[in-house]
Amino acid sequence: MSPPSISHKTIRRVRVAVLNAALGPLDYRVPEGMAVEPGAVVMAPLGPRQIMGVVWEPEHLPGETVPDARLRPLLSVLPVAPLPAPLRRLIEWTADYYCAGLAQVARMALSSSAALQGGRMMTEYRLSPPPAEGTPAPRLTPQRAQAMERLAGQQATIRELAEMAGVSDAVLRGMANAGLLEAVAVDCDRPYPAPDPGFAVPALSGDQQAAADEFVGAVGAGKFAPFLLDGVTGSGKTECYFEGVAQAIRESRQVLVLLPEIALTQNFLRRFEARFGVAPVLWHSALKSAERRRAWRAVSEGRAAVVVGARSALFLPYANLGLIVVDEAHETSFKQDDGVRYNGRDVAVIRARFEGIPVILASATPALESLTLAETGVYTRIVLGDRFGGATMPTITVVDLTLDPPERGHWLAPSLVQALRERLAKGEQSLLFLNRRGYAPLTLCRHCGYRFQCGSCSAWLVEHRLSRRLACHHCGHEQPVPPACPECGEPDCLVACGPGVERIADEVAEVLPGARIAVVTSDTLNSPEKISAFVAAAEGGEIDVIVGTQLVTKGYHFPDLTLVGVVDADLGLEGGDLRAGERSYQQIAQVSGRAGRAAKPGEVLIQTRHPKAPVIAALAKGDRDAFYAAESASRRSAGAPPFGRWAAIIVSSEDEAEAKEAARAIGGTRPNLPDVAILGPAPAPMSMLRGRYRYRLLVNARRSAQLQAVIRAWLDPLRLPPGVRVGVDIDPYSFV
DNA sequence: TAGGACTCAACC
DNA sequence: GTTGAGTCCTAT
Repeated sequence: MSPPSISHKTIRRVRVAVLNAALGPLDYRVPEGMAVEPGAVVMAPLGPRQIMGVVWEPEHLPGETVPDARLRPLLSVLPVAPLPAPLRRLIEWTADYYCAGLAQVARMALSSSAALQGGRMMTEYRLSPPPAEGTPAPRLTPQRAQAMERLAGQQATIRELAEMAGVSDAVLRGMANAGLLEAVAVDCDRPYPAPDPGFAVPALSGDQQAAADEFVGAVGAGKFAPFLLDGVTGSGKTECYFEGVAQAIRESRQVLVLLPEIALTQNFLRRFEARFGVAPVLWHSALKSAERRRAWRAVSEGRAAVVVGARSALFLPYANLGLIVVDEAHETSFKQDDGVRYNGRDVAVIRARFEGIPVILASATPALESLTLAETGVYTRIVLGDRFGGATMPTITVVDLTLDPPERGHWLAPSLVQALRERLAKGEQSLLFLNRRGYAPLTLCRHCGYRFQCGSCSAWLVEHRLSRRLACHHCGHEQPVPPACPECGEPDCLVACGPGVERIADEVAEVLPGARIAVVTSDTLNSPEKISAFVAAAEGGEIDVIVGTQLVTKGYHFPDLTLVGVVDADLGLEGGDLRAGERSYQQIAQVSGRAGRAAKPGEVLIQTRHPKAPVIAALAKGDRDAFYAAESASRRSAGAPPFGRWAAIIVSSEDEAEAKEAARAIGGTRPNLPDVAILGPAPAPMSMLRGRYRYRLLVNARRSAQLQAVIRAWLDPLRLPPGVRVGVDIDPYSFV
């Protein structure tokens, strides 16, 4: 590269993207003998402090040039592989597209601080071999005896062993000192078992085989190729893309499978293990730091063959990525709603483009954006028609609540109750879907009308009877249910208004005495163990009726489940969100897919007050194309995605007047452009959230507009009080 | 006049 | 984001 004999006075300088949101790129001198290249993770001096940063190509990161004399030398290069070029391009693209700081995005790629410190050993323990004859045996307390019994054949850290043995850390430390446990040095980065692409190759149907062949070919070609894998629930999408995964493994390239929620992974992991013989490497926000470290380093060194993760796995530093799969690609949880507000589905496609690899978006109910890209030929659309194994689609019936109303204080129509009774009598399972956690969404005082509201958010407190608490679903605030009204002091005067899943479960218990009922929400299924226990109980026929939120709309399939009841199909249409229709359609279609997946035909009852609404009508007729055509037409006329673009600007402050004034000031400097319309400012629908008052401006742009450039040119020059925060949400999903 | 509360600009 | 410098003010 550079000539070998450069004058000793030449200063090597590098541009560093420092991991500090408020700082632009900074230039440093490279000390004699230090090897750096773009992507290297470095420590640099900053005033009296040290800061972490990533060496970047100056041509990709323009900034003022500082004279040589002001440059300070880098302190060190961290012992990890440099962030690969495609990841650097992805970080730039994400920061640019979502109007976020490069530092904020780069931080997501360096999401394990432990991993950056290099390789390490840790200490695990296991039972010592029995002592030789004649050695005095150590004292054996009941706890120690219990540990000896339960830890046979186990090796883990003290903390994990304590968990397994059901004793405290102290007991085990005592055992280690007494020689009953022996220490074993273990490499933190010990390799993961390798998945075997030939472990259990499935027999595929004709459609499936054609799709699988396409994916295998695309992985082999090693070029950017986006696919929309469009197939009804039960058509075997997973089996198809697993063949693409197998091909990547054969070619020693890494695979990323994105799933919308970690709660779903249990079922997925079982299927993965059945196909490839071992579990994949997991990545999600709940990983402990040691697991996170091991996964990060394995990804970075190319040793993690298949990573299954939440959206944050998109920013890991894959050494050699060969395929990305986004399963349930329509899910709105791929959109991050705090920090960098990116959409995992869209970023996945961009990453595939930078990596030059195929990406598969799989869904039974694709987002209109994805479908439109497939129709215009940008994505290759692959349709899987029939349900696998000859199972038929469920019959769908609309229950008009205005004609067939539930009893007073109840929410299940007589026809739905009748259907539930029939299943119970036949020993089949039913599923009731209501996307509302807790017992009741609103609690008020019968005596004075007082309503329980969150002190930090403009939201009602939701009563949870299982935990006997009132909870805010926006900020996490919780309080016990008081015995008397806090306003008028009247005892026993609180009444619950409206239904949540817990209340529906009560109603089922009332109309089906003796039925075994499971409530399935993020409150009740909040750990892998509880999910496994629930799945085992449901598969074992120990549950008659499942009452659940959107958690049950996908992922699981129970062969004896033949009835699905949608308690309130109108719920999702409230709130005026621009994607409300699509989301309702997706949720109801997905939950309907739970009915009758095996030999037994399924039935779906949809309760609604608006049977003629386009969403409901399309569901009733099973006419997906009609729904998408109507949705497409209405989005086109509204200038909504994918035909136009939206952005939300949220201005917030702990001080109401300050927030209002800042929003007014921002509105006052709005750009006046022919292809951009700006609405507001107005109080945000959630006008207070976590103690901050919020105002919102909405930007609606034609596709021709340079949306991000317009927003940056508008907001960057503004000087606002320090307590005011301005958040930009490009392509927003949540409109609160 | 020492020390505290506060603002402000630089940090490479 | 943090830090140190600078400013103003008060308590002694």
